[in-house]
Amino acid sequence: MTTIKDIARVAGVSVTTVSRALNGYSDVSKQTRQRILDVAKELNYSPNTVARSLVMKKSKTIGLLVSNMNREGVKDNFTFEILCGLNQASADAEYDLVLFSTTSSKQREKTYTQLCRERRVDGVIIQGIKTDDPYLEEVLQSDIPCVLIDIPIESNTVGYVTTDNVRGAKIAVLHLIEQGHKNIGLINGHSKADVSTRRLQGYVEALEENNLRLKTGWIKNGQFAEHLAEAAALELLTEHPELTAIFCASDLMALGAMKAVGKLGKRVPEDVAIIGYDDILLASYVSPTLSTIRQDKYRLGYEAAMLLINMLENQLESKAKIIDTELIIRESTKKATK
Amino acid sequence: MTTIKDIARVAGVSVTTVSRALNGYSDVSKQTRQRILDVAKELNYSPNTVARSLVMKKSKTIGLLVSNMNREGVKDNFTFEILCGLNQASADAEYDLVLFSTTSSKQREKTYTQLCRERRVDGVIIQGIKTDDPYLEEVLQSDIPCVLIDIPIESNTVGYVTTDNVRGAKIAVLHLIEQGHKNIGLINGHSKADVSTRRLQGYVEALEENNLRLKTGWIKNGQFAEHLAEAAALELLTEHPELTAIFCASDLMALGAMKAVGKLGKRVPEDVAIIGYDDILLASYVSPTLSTIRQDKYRLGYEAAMLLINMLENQLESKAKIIDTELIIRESTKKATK
DNA sequence: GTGAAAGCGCTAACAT
DNA sequence: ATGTTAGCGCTTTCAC
Repeated sequence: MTTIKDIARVAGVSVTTVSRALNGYSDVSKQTRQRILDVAKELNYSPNTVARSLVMKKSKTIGLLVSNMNREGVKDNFTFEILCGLNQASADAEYDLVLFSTTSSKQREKTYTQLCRERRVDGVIIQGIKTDDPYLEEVLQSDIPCVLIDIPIESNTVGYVTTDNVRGAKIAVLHLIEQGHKNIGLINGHSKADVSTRRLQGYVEALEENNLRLKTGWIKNGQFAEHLAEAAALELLTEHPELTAIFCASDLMALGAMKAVGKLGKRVPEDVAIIGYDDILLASYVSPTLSTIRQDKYRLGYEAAMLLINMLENQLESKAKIIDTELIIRESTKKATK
Repeated sequence: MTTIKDIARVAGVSVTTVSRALNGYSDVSKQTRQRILDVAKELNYSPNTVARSLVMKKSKTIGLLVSNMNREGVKDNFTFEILCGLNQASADAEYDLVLFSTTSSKQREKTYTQLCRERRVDGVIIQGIKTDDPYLEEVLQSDIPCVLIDIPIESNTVGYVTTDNVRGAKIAVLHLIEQGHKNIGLINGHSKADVSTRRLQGYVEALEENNLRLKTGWIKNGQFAEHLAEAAALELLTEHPELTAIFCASDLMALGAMKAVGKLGKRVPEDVAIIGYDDILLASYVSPTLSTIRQDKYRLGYEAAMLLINMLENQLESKAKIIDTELIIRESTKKATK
C-alpha cells in the first residue's frame, strides 16, 4: 500500500510537500505539484483516511442511530426513505454514513457517548427513538453534534428536523369534518412519541374549532402497529357505533382499521371513513385507496443530514427545520352518498 | 478526551500496561488490571478506534455499495430488507457498516479500489450492481474481500450470496402449468442482471419439461420497473391474445402487468393469471393478492454479512451461499373455473 | 509482570 | 517554496 512517504521518496521531496501538494495548498511550486501528482497516480496512491482522521480529529463521517433496522422493522419503508435522503445529502457533502446498530442486545451495554466517541463520528443523526429512551438524555448532555428526527429538542449541539404534526393531524380531521363527519375517532401511536402527542393535539383542535363532540372513549392507541390498530378499531367501532370516521396516526394503522371495518361487515368509506398519516407506498395500492397526510420522508432525511453538516461546518444559527405535509385525498374518505 | 496516557499517569503505570489490561491480555497482575479498569471508568474513557485501526490495519467496518438509495429507489423495500439483515449480522459480530454513496455524480470519479482503500474498510458488500458495471471487474482484480449479492462470481477474495433463481422461476411456471395454463408469457428484468438470465432459464426449463410451446414473442423485458412492465404486458397481451398467464420476474412488474390486464378489460386470474417474484409487502395487499416466489431478503443480507465476516476472520473454504425460495400461492393464480 | 521505544500514515507548526 | 520535527492514540516487539 502506497503512502505519502513512498511518493516523497520517488519524487525526491519531503512528505510535507507531498501532503501539501495533494491537499491543494498554494505554497507548492507548479512543477513540484505536478511531479507529485504524477508519482501518486503512478504508484496508485490512495490516502489513508484513518491516519488523517487521527491527526485532524475529524472523520467526515456521520453516525446513524435508527430504530427498526431489525427483522420486524421491515414492514414500513418509512425508515428506508429517510435513509435514502440521509445518504444522498451526505454523499453530496462527501460525508460517510456509519450505521450504529442499536438492535443487538449487547448494544445497550454502551452509552450513547461511548458509542459515538469510539467511532469518532463528527456528528450523529437519530431517528425512531422514543421520548423516554435513556439515550435522549445523554444526547443533550453530550457535546457531540446531533440532529434528531421527529423529536423537537434543541440545545447548543442538538438540532432537529420534523414536520408540523399538529397541523397535519388537524388538516386530516378537518377533511373528515368537511365530508360531513361529526363523530370522529382517533387511533394514535403511543405516548412515548412526540408526533403522537402533537397529532392528538391537532385532532382536538380541529374538533373544538368546529364545536364537535370529543370523547376520550373515541381515542385509542395502536402503537403504530397494524394488528394492534385493527384490534383498537374493532373495540372503537363496537363500543361506539356512533363513529362514522377514524383518523389513524399512521397508514399502517389505518390499514389495520380498514380490516376491522371489514370484519364488522361494514364498508369503507360508506359506513366508516378512514384517513391515515405518512402516505406509505401501500396507501395508494390498497382497496379502497387510503386518504392520508403525506410526509416527505426522503426530504426529512435529506434535511437532517444537511442540517447536521451545516452545524459541523459553519456555526449555525437555526438548528430546527420544519417540513411541510400535504393532504392526499383518496377513496377511503369519499363523501358518503346521502 | 481521555486517552490511555491519562489512565497510565493516574494509575501510575505505563501505557503498555494500560493497553494490555484494557485488551484483556493475561500478563497483567490482577490488582494492576483492576486499578486500571477503575481509573478508566472514573475518567470516563472511550478507546479511540481510529488510532487502533491505524496501527492494527483493521477497522472492523464493512463497506456497503448498494444501489437504489436515491429518491427513485424508495419504491421497493427490497434493498431495505437486505440492509436490515446486513445490519443485524454485523451488529452481532461487532462490525460497523459504512454506506458508500454511489448515487452522487462525483462518485464515479473514484475507482472501486480507491473508495474502499480510503475508508479502510475490512471488506465490502455489493448489492444491486449490474453485471456490466465497471466496478465489478475491479472487484475481481482487487484484493479487498468482498461479498456480492445476487451475482454468482467467486474468486480468492470474492464470495456471493444468492437464491436459486433457476429453480425459483421454474417453480413459478410449473405452478402456472399445474393450474392448466399452456401459453405462458414472461416479463423479465433486463439482460444485465444475473437473476434475469437465470429466471429465463427456469422459465424455459419448465416449459420444455412439459412439452409446452415456447415463443420468443412471449418474452419481454420490463427493466424491473412497474410502468415499463405494464407497457410490456399490454403489448404482450395484445399481440398474443393466446396467453392465459404471465410470469413476471419481480412483484413490482407483476403489479404493472395486473394493471395492464385491467386496462384491457380482462380480469386476474380469470382471464390472465399472474405470478410475480420477490414477495414484497405489496403482494399481499393488492387486489387480487399476488402469487409469487418469496425471497428471504433479510436473510440474504444476514448471510452476506456473515459470509464476509467469516472470510475476514477465518480462512473460509466455501465462499458461496444459496438461499431457499418458496412458492406463495395467492389469488392471482387461482385456477380458472372451467 | 511491567516499561521503554518504535511506528502506523498523516498534518501542522516552525524553521530555512 | 520546501524540509525538519513533533505528535495524533494506540499496539507491539524487545528488554528487564
